[in-house]
Amino acid sequence: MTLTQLGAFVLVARLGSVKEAARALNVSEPAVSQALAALRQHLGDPLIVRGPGGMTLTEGGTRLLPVASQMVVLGAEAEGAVRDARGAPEALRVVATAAVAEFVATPLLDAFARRTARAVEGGSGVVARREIPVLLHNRLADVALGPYLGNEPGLVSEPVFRARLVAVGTAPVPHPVWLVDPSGTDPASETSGLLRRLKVPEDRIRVYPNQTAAWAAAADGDGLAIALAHLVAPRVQRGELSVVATPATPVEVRWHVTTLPADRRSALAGSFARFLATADALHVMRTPGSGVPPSRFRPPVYVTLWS
Amino acid sequence: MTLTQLGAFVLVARLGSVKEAARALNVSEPAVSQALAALRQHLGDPLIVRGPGGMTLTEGGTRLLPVASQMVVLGAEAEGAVRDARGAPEALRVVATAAVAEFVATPLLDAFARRTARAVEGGSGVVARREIPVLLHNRLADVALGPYLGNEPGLVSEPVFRARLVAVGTAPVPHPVWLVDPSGTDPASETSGLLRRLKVPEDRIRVYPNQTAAWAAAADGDGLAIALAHLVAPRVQRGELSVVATPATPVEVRWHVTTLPADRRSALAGSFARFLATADALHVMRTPGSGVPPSRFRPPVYVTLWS
DNA sequence: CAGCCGGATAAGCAATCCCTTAAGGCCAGA
DNA sequence: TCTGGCCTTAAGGGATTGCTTATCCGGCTG
Repeated sequence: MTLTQLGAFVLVARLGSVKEAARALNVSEPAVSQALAALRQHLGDPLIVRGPGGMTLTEGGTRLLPVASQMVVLGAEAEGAVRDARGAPEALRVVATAAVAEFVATPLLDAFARRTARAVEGGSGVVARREIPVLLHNRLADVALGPYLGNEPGLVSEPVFRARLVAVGTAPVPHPVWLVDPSGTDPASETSGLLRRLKVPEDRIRVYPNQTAAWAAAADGDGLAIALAHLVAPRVQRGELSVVATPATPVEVRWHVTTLPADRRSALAGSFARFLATADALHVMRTPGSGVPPSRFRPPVYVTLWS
Repeated sequence: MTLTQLGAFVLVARLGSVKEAARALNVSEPAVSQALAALRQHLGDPLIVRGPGGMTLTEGGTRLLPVASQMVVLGAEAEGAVRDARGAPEALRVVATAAVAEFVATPLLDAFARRTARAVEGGSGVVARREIPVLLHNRLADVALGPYLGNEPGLVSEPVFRARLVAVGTAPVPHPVWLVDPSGTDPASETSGLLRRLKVPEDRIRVYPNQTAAWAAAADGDGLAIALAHLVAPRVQRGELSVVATPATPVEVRWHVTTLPADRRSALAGSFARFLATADALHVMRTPGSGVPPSRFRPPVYVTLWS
């Protein structure tokens, strides 16, 4: 399986014709046909067959196309990435679990970029707990913010923040519906651990796209939301929500910063990890997230790829 | 540049040693060393050099590693994807612009999956306007929800919903700070078009991770937020926010569904596009987003890759 | 300084890639 | 049934890949 072969396949699929693909690639028609034949044999699937109005993808071809397409794009990107390395700002890729990403990741990166005079290309990502080690090891990310991961081989975790998880709602009820953010779908998250301890059945859980939305629903009386106490505090003070005691809350959670060991991580990653121990960083994490200027904003990137 | 070469590079980088990489790959040491040499020459960068405590990446190597790593993973995935094509549920990959993704994408997919008895593997993604055509063409996505794209060659757009964009806040002020969701950073979005029409300077814009958070900040009196009228209506009724008239609002926006032309899109994509025209779908889009059961929830995936 | 460890290089070789030209096969429309 | 369009197969050749063994080299250690 070769990048050339994949490129030929992608082009045939997109143009619907071997002939056009050959012309686009500036090669002879059999060249494309053969590349295709090689792929077909290697994968044991016709991938794309003659059909009315051009070549049409088989089921296998349909599955292959996005993957192949991506590989071709990345191949081109690889060439560029290395050439652009000179003079480009250092990049720092941060992944975080949902709550961290929602509230503090962007302000933290903003504060860090402001502090280190150098230009820092920062990005933040949202991932499930179990994806973090593989992302760090594959260097798809430089720094992870979230649970303790120091027991993973080849990773080091430092605590950076303590917070309290509470349940909030308008009134206590016997068997409430629980309104949670996406981390409720990550079995390794604090949120779902909490729901397990409370023995909440699946049909009494509603997942919202973010904690803020879940709080809003809770304020409407739809059920109980799980919230980080210091972040939800303003709404509690205004009386929109009140903290509801449960057998499992309040519970303390600790956020950690995880990287590869100091001798294997980038200088920038180390510097960011140290920054997180400063009073500045602590202040950012304590203060409920506020907006950042457009030029600073990087959308959190769910790194999970299409499967 | 070969997948084998990239694989060797990734392994050397991860293991910090040519020798160990060779052992892991079950080949001789020069085999790895040569693969590396070929890559180095092809890309014109040492990529990885001897350093204290193992091989250390150059700046170029640092850039290459995540890309290469990804390619290797996708290479393995490609083999699997084709073989698994038999019997796997059909996949439907939806991308949407920020507002659609935040409020209606997940419930829509939920409703669609419920309606088509078949199992549908759905995912939703958030992307900038200009990324949508390339994602559809490369079949990295099957369906796009967002602005009209029918003037793009090879794409067809159908209108599916009309909504009104309004400004909300606690009180009108002469030069307010604008609190917007991430689409404020997408120059092709309705939101930033609106800010341009109002001639809002960059330093009076604050970007929040989602519309809900921006509304919350607006309710705190931090400024004006941009909102979809029908979604923010409950808060306006409760008096938390009020609609503020501006020279550019209210303004009507139209959501469209965009796919490849009917003869080039998957059957499932066509079926989803038709579903969006039904009363069920309309109802979902009219109703402010509510949570979904955990088993149905798919986090919105920002498709933007680390660059 | 000698020896060793780990990476780079050299030389050789089979397999593969990737292109060409030429010819064969399938299908639709005249 | 013939013909033209389009994909595929066949055959051949140059370049590259990817592996081997053997050798070289640079830095660290005793």
